[in-house]
Amino acid sequence: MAVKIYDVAKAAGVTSSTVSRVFNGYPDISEHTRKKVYEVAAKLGYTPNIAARTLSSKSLKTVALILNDLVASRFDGVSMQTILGVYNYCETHAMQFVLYPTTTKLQHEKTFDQFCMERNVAGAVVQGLHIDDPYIQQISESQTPVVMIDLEIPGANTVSISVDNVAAEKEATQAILRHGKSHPVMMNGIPSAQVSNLREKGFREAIHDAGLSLSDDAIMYADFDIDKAEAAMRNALASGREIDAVICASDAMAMGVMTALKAAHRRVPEDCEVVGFDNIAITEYSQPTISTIDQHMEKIGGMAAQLVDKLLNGKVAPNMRHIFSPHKFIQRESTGVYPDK
Amino acid sequence: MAVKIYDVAKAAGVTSSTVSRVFNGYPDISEHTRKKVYEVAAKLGYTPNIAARTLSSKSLKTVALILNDLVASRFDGVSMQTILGVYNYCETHAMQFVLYPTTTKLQHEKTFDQFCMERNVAGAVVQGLHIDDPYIQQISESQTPVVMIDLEIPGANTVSISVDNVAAEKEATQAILRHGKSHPVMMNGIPSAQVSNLREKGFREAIHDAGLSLSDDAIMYADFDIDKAEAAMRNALASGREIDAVICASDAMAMGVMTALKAAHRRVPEDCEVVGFDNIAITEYSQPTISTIDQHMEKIGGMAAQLVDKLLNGKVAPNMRHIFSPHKFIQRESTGVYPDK
DNA sequence: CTGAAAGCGCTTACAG
DNA sequence: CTGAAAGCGCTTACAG
Repeated sequence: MAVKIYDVAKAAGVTSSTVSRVFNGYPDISEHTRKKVYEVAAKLGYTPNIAARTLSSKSLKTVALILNDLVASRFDGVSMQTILGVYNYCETHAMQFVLYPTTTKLQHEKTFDQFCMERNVAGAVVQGLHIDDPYIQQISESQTPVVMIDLEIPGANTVSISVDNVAAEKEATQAILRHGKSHPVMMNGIPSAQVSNLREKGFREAIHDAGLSLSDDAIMYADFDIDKAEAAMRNALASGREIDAVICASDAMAMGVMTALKAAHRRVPEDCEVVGFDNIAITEYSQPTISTIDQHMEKIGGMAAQLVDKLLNGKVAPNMRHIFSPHKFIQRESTGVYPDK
Repeated sequence: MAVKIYDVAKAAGVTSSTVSRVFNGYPDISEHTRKKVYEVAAKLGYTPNIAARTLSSKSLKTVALILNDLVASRFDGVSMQTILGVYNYCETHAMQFVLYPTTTKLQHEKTFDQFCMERNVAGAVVQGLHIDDPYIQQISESQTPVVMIDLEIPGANTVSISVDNVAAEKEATQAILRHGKSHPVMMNGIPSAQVSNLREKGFREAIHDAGLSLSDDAIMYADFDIDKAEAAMRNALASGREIDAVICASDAMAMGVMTALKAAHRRVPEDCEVVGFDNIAITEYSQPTISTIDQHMEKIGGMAAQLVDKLLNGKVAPNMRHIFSPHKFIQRESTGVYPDK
């Protein structure tokens, strides 16, 4: 049924070796046969079989995108963006792409190296790992280069990429302080996500630099979940303590917080400002619109793929452990900024 | 580096043929050697190489999930759910999974059959195609079985799956008519998506059955886009014609419609009811919450994968052209239903 | 510039 | 119940 390299070779009057060479862009091929081969291949509709190529070749690189359950939230399209970023880089750089949606549970059934072996994975980008996932250690010890999104781990073949979470959250906090708010709290994500810790650090730094102090209950944890965030915020408000700003480690949690504020008849931003993180679509359409930090996940995906490409070619300085991708603090109505539509 | 079948065979004192047989679940293997092989394989951390398997085997099936750009909206996690549905079915049924995020443009560079050849795709599930995509004809004429999500096309090896869009939209429309609304309009999606036509049909049927008639401008098209929907709704309201309900072909458009209503100081649901489609996360959290139709995309993904499995095994009746997956009309505040939280 | 040949890591009739 | 051998569709030293 399918047309194979042999068919093309025969029709072009050459060997399969030659056809292979022109398809792999070898330089020493006569212009004449190159043209002929392409012509015949196009007419026959030939496409090289990928399984055969990966089996016989050392140079066909496949990069895997490993998405752990941490990112599979129903709430946003974030992980879809990562997929597109990585895919597009691979597509335009002659690398194979393979997606592996895993879970902490699945990680116990198959080690990272086993996964890489079975699929001939040359390098991987990994997103959504908790800091206590079994994969972490396996990745550090693995030979295969991996680029971690949002999580720094040790390992000679490992580089991580993320926005500067500390700086970003600090920037956001400073903004609300500048607006005259002096009793901010933070709604943080699950502690086993490294970004939670970094964002908390940025929050604390801004508070500290401003000469303010934080009560013990100023940091709440709501696992990046909208309902948990709402519940936590309701409790906080019910306790009667003074709160005039909430820095949230995700937009979903910011939504939950706003619901709780509304229920308590607190006006946003007049009585209490709110900032999220991620810049998911709804932040532009909620009422009020939500200030947040844009991460541009598709770009991060692309950069990550490029990094594994560089890692594969030894083009990453050995002391490079982490790359910061650009972020942007976007102010909207929830921090008192009303852009004219 | 990697451990291969030969290593296991040697360590277990058998041939690679035997190892292959136990790993493929052949029945005629002595209990003793089966155990031994598994034991050795586990100790060595052996996993069969997939490229080698797909190259040499007729029975290793790989199913591709082809996601076209139509579904890559930033607004929701819908396509992520499809991915998980298909992936999980494959994972638990010994089939290989491969994701191909394509675009109408990419479809011109590589035919459907070429894609299937190069990746040894035995069957595919396809989502997000426009009715004028080049893939449509190629799929109809292709030998490889495909399950289309949300789009019926001809073809002997083709089955489609979707919710009953006509019935669903009819049901929603009837509900708002029952609430006493008599000037409904529809905010429809891009006409090149089949679901748009079906949902419109359901809407029209409900109107017709109720003995009402529709003006020419009762159906608007906003390409599933929130901003376009808002703009279209603003225009409609500005025109001064009477509107007391808006049936939308997607939740995103429902959001846009609600924004326009709010800007015109029309209360939802008192002055105008709104219905969306998809049940994306925000519908539960917008204010008011949005009535909508739940599709359960992850389930559809799973059913679709199962269908290609059946297609592959000739277990689908030849006259079966389409499967309806269950949907559920969920009433919320935007149609006057206030569930106690 | 191009061929002949070995090899990638499996699977599967074919024998026994 | 298990081996020996051919084959899946490519790539790539090795010659020439």
